[in-house]
Amino acid sequence: MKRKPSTEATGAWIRLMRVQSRVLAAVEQDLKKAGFPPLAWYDALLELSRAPSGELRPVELERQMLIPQYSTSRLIDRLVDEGLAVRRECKIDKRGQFIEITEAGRDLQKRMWAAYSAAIEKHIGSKLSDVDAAKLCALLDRLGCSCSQAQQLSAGEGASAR
Amino acid sequence: MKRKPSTEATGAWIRLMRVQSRVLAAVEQDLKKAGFPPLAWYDALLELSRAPSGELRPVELERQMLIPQYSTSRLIDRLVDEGLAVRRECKIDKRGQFIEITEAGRDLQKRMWAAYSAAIEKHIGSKLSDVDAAKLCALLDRLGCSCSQAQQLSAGEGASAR
DNA sequence: GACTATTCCATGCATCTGCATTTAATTCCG
DNA sequence: CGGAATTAAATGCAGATGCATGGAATAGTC
Repeated sequence: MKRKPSTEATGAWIRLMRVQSRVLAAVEQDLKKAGFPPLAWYDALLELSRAPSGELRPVELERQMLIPQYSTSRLIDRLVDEGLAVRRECKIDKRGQFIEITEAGRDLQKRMWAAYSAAIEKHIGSKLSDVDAAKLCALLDRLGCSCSQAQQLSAGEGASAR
Repeated sequence: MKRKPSTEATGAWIRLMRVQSRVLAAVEQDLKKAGFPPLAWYDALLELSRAPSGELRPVELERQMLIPQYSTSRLIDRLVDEGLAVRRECKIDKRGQFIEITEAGRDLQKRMWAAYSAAIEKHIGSKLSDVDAAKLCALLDRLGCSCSQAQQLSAGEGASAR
């Protein structure tokens, strides 16, 4: 129960931390330089745009994005402030609400995807063959336990987690 | 130059973000529950303890840990406040200083490694064979470009990046 | 030597985050 | 029904972070 990790396991840990940090920073940097907001905004807009009628309960969003409740609440504040989403009251449960993406929100999501996908290609795609990327996915899935849920790609997307 | 990433590359991106986030949170959580400070403290203490005479320039620390300058500065503040390190003036360059780890610092580093290594084993080692962990390392190295520098393990360690 | 550029580190300020708590509405259950 | 427990969302506050700037010392240039 208290076995020490092997050199390989420790190495994997270090690299997982370092590489993620580097790649994330690089991608965020690219987005920022293109004048876009943080990735978290993209993720939220994507989830909203994928939802049946372009709206979700904050709780749903929270579950999709794996971020704490208060974080979701404040992210929504910002999206609403920028006119990317609107709050709608929820008639069936007056505690709650619906968050609906606006046209401006959909538009931003699409424009961000152009820069975002280019960044992914630049920092991941160009460095790994598809076969190796798939191997990497498989190995990571063994650690993640459950990030493999859905997350299929249809028109243009990508998600993060933070 | 503007090619879209493959499904595999996008999948790898998503998993890299999600899995890292989960695993990091889990490990930090374990450390926290054991009553220890954040991982960044460990990393700094480790770097200091490894240094020839237990002291480093803030700039060195910054380079080792891959964190911004102001962040290093404040991390040092905290270590000093807690008596884990002391600032020493640098006679050869009066702009600078040396940060020296104290006995309390060395002690904390060692105690943290016990919990830290157990967490690595729990969240990585136990989920991946050594062979697979090595494969994961190799794939991640292709993305990271340069985290493979040194980082050998001698007595007990591990590093992160944030 | 005088002047400029660069390096090292700290810090003010605005924003962001985590944590705990609050308010309000809903559900559970005897 | 009526009160306890649960759930949805917001928020006050302390601490952390990013960014830009400041001051001090050194290095480079002519």
